[in-house]
Amino acid sequence: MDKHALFQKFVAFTAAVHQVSNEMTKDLKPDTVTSVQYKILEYLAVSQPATLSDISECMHMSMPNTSRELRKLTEKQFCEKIAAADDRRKQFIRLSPKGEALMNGVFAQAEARLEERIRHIPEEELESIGQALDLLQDQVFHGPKPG
Amino acid sequence: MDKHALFQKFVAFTAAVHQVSNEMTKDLKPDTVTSVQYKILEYLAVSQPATLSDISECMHMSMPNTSRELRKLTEKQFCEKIAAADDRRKQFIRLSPKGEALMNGVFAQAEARLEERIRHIPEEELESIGQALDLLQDQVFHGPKPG
DNA sequence: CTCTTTACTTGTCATTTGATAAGTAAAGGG
DNA sequence: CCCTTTACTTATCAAATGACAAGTAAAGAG
Repeated sequence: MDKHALFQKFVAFTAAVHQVSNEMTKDLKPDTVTSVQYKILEYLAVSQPATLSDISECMHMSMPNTSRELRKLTEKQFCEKIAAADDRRKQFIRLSPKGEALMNGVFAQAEARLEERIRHIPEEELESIGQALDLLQDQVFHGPKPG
Repeated sequence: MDKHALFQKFVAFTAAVHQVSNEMTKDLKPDTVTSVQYKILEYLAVSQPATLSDISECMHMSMPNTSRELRKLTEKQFCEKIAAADDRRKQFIRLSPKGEALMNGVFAQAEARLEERIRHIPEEELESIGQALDLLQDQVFHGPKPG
């Protein structure tokens, strides 16, 4: 396999993933939060609890701006700050019950859309898809240095 | 394969893809264009020529805003507007030589980063990865109704 | 006990982005 | 020819976002 050809595939693929995931989560963001705030909620839904620094780093935003958005989310009662036991400078952030409820609704709708999208696919093909997802995530789309 | 489990994988996977592709294109955006403008250039690099309406629809932005950003990109000489032969209301947009050069540079760097990322993977595994990309793109991450 | 570093906050400002109202010009239908 | 629709433009405004300067409080090093 030519590495340049693989790169081309990679570009087309990531473009398609962005396209489809945008399509699937379209209109699911409640009007009560901004885009950036919603992205933070999505991140928390998958990676909570997280510190402010975690969020700042993963979302590539400055600490001051992260702090501000987190304050707004906390004011809106979508997440909670919990003082870390070991280090009183740190705060763990997690979704509040209201935030959990919100994101559960979002995920439920996204799941319905995914089911719609794969409705026509036979069982054995779904098996292959699951394996392909695992393979790519392990080999290519992993965080910094898995092993 | 349980469809709910597949959804979970799907969520984790798309999160990872976003994460990695953000990482790989980080700092590649030149300071001369804004984020939105850069996204348009990325889109054009893959899908040119495109009309203003195409861009507006795919990027989920309003026509007035799309028009404004395209004007700025054109003023900065990164793309060109070409009147459509058949319909004088339409305009085809494509990257200018300067825009092409810019995006070639970006892609070259991204490619280098991908190669770094897959350097340790043996040839036969790369084959499987290519197949997995094809499978997922055909079956799951395709545009509206492929066949 | 200082000094430095880390984690986070507060405040401020410019820029970007999104939304909307109103307009032009060509295409298409009847 | 008139009317409607399509494709795009211009202008304006508010909100969101990003960047930076300065500050607090706790942790850690010497």
